[in-house]
Amino acid sequence: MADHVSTVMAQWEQERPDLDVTPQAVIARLHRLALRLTDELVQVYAEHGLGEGEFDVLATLRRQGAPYALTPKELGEQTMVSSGAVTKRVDRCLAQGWVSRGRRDEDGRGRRIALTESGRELIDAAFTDHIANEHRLLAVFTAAERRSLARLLEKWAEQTGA
Amino acid sequence: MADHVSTVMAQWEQERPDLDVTPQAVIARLHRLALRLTDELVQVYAEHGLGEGEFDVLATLRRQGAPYALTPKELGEQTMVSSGAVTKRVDRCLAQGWVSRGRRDEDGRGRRIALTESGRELIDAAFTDHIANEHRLLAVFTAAERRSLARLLEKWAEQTGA
DNA sequence: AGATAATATCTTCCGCGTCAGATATATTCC
DNA sequence: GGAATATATCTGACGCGGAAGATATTATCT
Repeated sequence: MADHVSTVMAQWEQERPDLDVTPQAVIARLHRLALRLTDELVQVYAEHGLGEGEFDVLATLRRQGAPYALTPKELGEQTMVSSGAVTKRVDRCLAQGWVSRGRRDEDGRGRRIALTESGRELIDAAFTDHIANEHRLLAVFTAAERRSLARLLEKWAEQTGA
Repeated sequence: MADHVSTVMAQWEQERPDLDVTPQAVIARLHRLALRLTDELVQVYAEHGLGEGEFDVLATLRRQGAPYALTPKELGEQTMVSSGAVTKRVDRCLAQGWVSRGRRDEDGRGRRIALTESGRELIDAAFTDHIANEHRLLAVFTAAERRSLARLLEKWAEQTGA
């Protein structure tokens, strides 16, 4: 009962006894947790000279498999950011030589964003550390708890339409 | 196995069989879910003419109980944003007449941000809708699932030091 | 083929947050 | 009491993303 969310809930219960604020036990905690986890993840990206956006771009390209290429549109869909954000993220990666931006020959409107060799090396190293970091962050849980948590989140996401 | 995260995990398994990417089942899902939930919550704030930052400020002041006042420092600690962000959020609320910014007489450095009457009315209405919205978002779950999820998140936050 | 609509990407402007430093006031130590 | 330090808040520059519109290319219809 010592954590921040519990305190907040107790305050609301006092101030707005007409409301049932129990959802906060899930929703507020999930949000605070997501923030903290992001901080932890970002630190590892930074160790490789990467921001969140760049990591996202490189990792998305990398996991497609050879030849590690996507169009900006696909990139935006997979990473859930706007087309403007894709352009800028790719610009930054481009400036570092991590990706190339080519024209798609079948369709002159389309581009083809592809990992360069140095980009591939970078993301392979960064992703290895990233996964180790995630294991560390989940170390509090037993395997059963992890499965249970994954299942609950999946169910929720499914219904919300994620 | 149709959701985005499952697909991503399968890609990684193919591309980096040396890594155990199962943590993503929890961490990536949690992040995507947090994003979606935020979208849903923000919509309700917007119906009341509030952005996330303003809602956060007003709600934090409101739940303190009468006289609904805090210093900027306390506000920043409770809402987990920088002092610069607090200043700007309060500025915006001030411009709408939702809060007042007074000098703390015991300490000339300190300020006292307090809800105005109109601010209190606004946040009471908005918060009522907000909680209804959270109930709606959690409607997928049984009471037992909610408890289970809350417990897991709490345990995690606790360990991470939230 | 030419006009119109659709699609893909980029550009511009804006909002909001962080960070580092500036300012104002308080406290401490001689 | 005065200098040095600590604390609270604000300011300004910057980074990053979103939204709307501009541009370039392709598809469709007649």
